[in-house]
Amino acid sequence: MKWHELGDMSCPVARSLAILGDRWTLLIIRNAFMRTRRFEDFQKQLGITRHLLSDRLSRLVDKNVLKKVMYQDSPKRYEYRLTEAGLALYPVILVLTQWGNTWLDENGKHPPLELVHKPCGHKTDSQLRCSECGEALHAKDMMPVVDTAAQR
Amino acid sequence: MKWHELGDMSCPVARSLAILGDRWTLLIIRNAFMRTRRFEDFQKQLGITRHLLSDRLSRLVDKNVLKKVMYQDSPKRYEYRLTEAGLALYPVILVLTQWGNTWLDENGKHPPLELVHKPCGHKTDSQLRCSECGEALHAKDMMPVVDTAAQR
DNA sequence: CTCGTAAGTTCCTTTTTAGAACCTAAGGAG
DNA sequence: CTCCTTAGGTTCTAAAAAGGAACTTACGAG
Repeated sequence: MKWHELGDMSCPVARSLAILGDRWTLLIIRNAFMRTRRFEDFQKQLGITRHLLSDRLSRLVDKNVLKKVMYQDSPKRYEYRLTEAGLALYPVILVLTQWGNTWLDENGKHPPLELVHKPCGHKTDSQLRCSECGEALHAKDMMPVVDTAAQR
Repeated sequence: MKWHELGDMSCPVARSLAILGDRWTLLIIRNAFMRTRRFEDFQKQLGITRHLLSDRLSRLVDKNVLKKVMYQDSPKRYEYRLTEAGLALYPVILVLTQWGNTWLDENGKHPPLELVHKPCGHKTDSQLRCSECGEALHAKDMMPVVDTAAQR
């Protein structure tokens, strides 16, 4: 199977990965959440080649994850900002942060990146909870159902 | 920057993506959560080339996300199962599912994949909540802190 | 006129991936 | 015994993607 064919699969994970599933895209989005907006800044911070950065940013704009916003008229300059769909990726960044903190520090050489939840002032470990009953969600408790009735 | 160098970065997202950030790895893990365990089954279900599947499975075993378990003695046959670290990736799969359902159905042609939370019996939209105060987490409320004191 | 800046684009090399064929070890049918 | 099947890979070649460095364009400052 070729990669671009994944975007049409019925599995939402496959569709998500058709956009996000490469070496750089989620790092670009991580930096976007840290308020990086300009081509040069992404390039310097990530060490990505200019070629690839250009390609990935274009794709993210095309897929409505980022939008180009003009910030200077002459010469015209644009910066990249997260759209609503892009902002909705925050949980992805957060769960990857927590997984990396928890499981990828074999030598204990990386200080954990803690996240303070400003409204309550505490260091937080995010938890995925059921929107209906509020309990923490675990793989074994979940049953997938294809909701054909909801298809428009 | 070369890809393998990412594994040593202090950012936990970069370390996570050094393992998970390619076209196939998270799809392999998605299928592992759907109880796929054998080489042939992964290959048929994903349409991945055998070469790449072999490479990715080896890497996941090496990184302690999957483990090889012998299920037949003669000839020796092994299957791949999620380790504790692998099971801890469920939130990643879940948030990618929800993002794909919500944002990647431009033509309304994909029926959403609903998830029923068996303990409460309802279709659920998972929410990320603060472990300390229980409120839903949003990017703008989070402040990263490098906890050097916790470094061993 | 030259320098600097932002946002790319071009060119060439190296690395990965795709796709198909081949290998190995054991078990069973004829 | 010989042939076929199964599971789990490995090998080969061609195509695609990524890396790295230099070049472009459009302006403004000195």
